Amino acid sequence: MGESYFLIAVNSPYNQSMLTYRCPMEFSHVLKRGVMVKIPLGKRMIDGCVWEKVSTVQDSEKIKIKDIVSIEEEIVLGPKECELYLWMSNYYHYPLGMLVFDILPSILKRPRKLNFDQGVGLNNVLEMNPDQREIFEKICKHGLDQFSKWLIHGVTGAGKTIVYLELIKEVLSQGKSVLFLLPEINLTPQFLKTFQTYLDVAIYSYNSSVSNSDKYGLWKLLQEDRKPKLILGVRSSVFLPIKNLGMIIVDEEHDQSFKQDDRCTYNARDIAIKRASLEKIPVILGSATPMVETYKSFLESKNYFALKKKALTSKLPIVELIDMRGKLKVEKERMLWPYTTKSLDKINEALNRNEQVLVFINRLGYANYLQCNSCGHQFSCPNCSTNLKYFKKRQEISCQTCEYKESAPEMCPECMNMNLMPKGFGTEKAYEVLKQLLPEKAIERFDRDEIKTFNKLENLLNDFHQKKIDILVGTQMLSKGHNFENVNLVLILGIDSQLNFPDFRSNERVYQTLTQVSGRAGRFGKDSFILVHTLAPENKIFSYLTNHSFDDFYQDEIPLRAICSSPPLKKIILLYFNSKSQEKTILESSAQAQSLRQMALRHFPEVEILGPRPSMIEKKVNKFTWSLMIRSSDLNQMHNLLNTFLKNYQRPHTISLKIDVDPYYFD
DNA sequence: AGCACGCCGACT
DNA sequence: GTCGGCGTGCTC
Repeated sequence: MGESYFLIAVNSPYNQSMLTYRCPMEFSHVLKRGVMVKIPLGKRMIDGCVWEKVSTVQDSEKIKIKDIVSIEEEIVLGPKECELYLWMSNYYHYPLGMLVFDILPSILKRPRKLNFDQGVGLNNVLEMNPDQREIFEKICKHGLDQFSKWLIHGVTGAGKTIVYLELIKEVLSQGKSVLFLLPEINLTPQFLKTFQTYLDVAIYSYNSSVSNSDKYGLWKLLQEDRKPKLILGVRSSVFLPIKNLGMIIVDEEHDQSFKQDDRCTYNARDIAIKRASLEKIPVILGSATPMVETYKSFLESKNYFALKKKALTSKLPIVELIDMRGKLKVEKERMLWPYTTKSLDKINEALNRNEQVLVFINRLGYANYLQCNSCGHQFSCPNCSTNLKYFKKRQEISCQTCEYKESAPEMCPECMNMNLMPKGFGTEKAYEVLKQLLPEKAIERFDRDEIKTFNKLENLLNDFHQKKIDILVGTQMLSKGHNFENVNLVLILGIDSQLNFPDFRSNERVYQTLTQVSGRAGRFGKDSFILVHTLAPENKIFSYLTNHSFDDFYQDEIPLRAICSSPPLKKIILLYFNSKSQEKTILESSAQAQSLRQMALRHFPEVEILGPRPSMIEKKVNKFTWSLMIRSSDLNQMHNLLNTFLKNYQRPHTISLKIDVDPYYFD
């Protein structure tokens, strides 16, 4: 019997994370793909995942090959998981070993007893309306034991949740488990409550507030326990090794939180679809504002449902634009800015009706930056190419990209002038002005600056539900998925700055934000109003909102995407080069752009290489980033080009390279 | 990604 | 003198 060798996916980027090790006799019968091992690398011991037996090893290589030291029996990857990880590694051009160990929880010696929530919904039933029933029946009829993908496109309040609930019940009744993905931990309490009320199974949550011990505990439990259960989790839970998985539901499919933007740049929605196809089960996507890519592909596949009618007899909100042109000076003099006479009147009317109000402004802080009124000096970060943001309460100016902060200056360091102007506004300013105008009202801020713990979030939401708070002033955090019963007025401020964002998705993002924020109002039958402050009321984006027409938006957007060769008509991969030296970054990215262009010209004619160009924030924490864009309608050519390139590319040690496949932002 | 080695400037 | 910053090279 000869010696046997295995290719191991290791937790190190060295050699694309694939290294060969010798298998000692005593392990030879247990080693197969997915088995976790400990191996020596250099002077330390690292984790590895057995990948495949290698048939021949050249004698010259044999001398440096080391032995596998031990087998970690607690966690084993199954064949489907391995297949998923291999696909991901290829698609996202990320080393397989690094990927596997990024995803796995750290293996602990003694995990504590695992917590879960028990559903108590034996006798609670929600009736589906005919539209909801039609969706439910169509999906079931198609067969729950084969791969299928569906998009439920439903305005907020149309009752997607009821369809989800019935589908979950159906899958559970067949003895299988359901994975329910949501974009943010913030939405967990709300869904948990609903699921507990209407289901009678164990519900396991998986998010950043779950301890490492519990994550590991859940991983182990799922490997062994086949009882039907519901997993309610964020992005990373798409990898949980649920043994008897029967369905995956991705709610708020369009949400950018599903996209990981460091390490392996996967999108959990796409992984969910891939996983469902491997497991041969249905995957359901839901959104009020589907991503253009998703919408297009589902319209074509016909597995698309529009849930138009609002449930609970609630009506669509009335959208009103407030033209801010020429108002800035006037309202500032009246001490109303960033509000207007009109918006303030509307707020007062709503409060007088004993209703609550939301003010949405997608920026933190008091002012975007400070500027000297006499010499024009701006306060910028010494480590980044950014301006420092002004926080009045903390009396600080601080960088939003790095840790840098200093106490708020009283005079200009250039010309010693005492007149420093705060420019632009965020939640802190919007809150302060409102507090001054309505001193007797209970007003709270709702943003990541103010709400730092999960507890605080729950408390604030509870207070709001119990009407202890009249007005919430907040960011995105406010816009995502919450159901507020007593809100019939939403004021949207400062949306203009997002209209001019320089990438192909800016229209889509603004449309999604406006629609999502609007969805917070009028969910329970009364007339509701959305007020939008803007300097560009003629912009078409607002007409989609006032007409409540996603289709108009889509029909106008698709030709624009075609003109600028953007998704969904073409696919994009971004390469980010990053180093301490600006010169080296530019030279390296230019050189590699050249090399990629030549390769494309010779062998991959359908692929375009654009750039290099500096990042939006070129300098971050004293490091410079430039990027290249790879663009094509031919997915194979694009990946083959990148594979060929990466195989030959000798990256200098001082330069790091990040690859973003299907980017959400052009950073 | 670690980790070690080795070169340089700064400080007891 | 020697401590420690960081650039460079190596790992099946």
